[in-house]
Amino acid sequence: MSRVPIPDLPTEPTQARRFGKARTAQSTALAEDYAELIADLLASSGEARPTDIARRLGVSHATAIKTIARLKREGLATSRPYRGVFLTPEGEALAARVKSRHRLVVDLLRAVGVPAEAAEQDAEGIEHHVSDLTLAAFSRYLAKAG
Amino acid sequence: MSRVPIPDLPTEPTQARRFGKARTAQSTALAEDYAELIADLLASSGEARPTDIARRLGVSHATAIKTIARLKREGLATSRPYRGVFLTPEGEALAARVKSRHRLVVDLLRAVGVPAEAAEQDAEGIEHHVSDLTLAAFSRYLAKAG
DNA sequence: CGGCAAGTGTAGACGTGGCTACACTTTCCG
DNA sequence: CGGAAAGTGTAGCCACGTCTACACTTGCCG
Ligand SMILES: [Mn+2]
Ligand SMILES: [Mn+2]
Ligand SMILES: [Mn+2]
Ligand SMILES: [Mn+2]
Repeated sequence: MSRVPIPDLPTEPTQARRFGKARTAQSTALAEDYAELIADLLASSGEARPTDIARRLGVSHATAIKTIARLKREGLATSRPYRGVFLTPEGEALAARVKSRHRLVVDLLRAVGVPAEAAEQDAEGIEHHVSDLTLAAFSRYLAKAG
Repeated sequence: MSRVPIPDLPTEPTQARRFGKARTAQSTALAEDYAELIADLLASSGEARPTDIARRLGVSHATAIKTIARLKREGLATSRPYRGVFLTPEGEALAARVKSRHRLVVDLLRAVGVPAEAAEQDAEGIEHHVSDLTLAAFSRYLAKAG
């Protein structure tokens, strides 16, 4: 059963916990992107319609509608047939958090020398895996070095 | 159809491309983690068995076996019944790339002040979204500031 | 004000990545 | 050397996130 302790690897439970948390982060990523995008659309144009959301995400409108249904199920959004999508207070809170985190991640990447478009691109994925501790460190770093 | 240009948002095609790339990165993340882990297990103990892989990832052995089957389908791994898992040359190349990228991401996070365990934790997810351009910037930053 | 284009919604398919349950093979030790 | 424990494999379930196809509603404009 391989009971020899393996030197350079983390312990099994530690590694399992890390992978597990990464999986969780992944599963919330989509809701976070939708919330952020819906908030942006509402702020800049006053409405967030499924087709606009779909076009901006690069998916079919059917996919967008199904995901919006999940957001509603989870208490993050509301919508009535043919009437556009809105955020609940919880949805707005999520969007605000996600938006500020997104900005911080882009700023940190830029600060360590990542080119603008690469920073924007990579931040779209990275943001969902940045913990509060890491976010705080980014903040401190930017305050000091900025 | 909302043909008013929206000021603060990226253009629709730009944003769609970014989200699309993030989705692609996400879909390769699992294969990357498996390849890296299999290489580590082979290096440190000479064998990589489905149950060990499953325990370290924190999933059931059935899940691990199914994913290993996908790796085999994609030409990254080989295995014969009851005999453990090995990497193809392509699999080893992927593992090497992933491992060095993982290390760089952890080092960068540490360098900007992220606590050790948070860096290890967050890197597990972040690594899959770091482009070559960003990686190169991390490298330069560490060479300079390290 | 009527009709058509655009938008919306629903149904059904598919691949992935989880799980449990159960059957089979290997290994190891008494 | 035989049997129990550990490991392996398979089947079948589920939720998610994607798609295409088709039907229905809205809203605008001629
Ligand atoms: Mn994102
Ligand atoms: Mn974002
Ligand atoms: Mn990882
Ligand atoms: Mn890794």
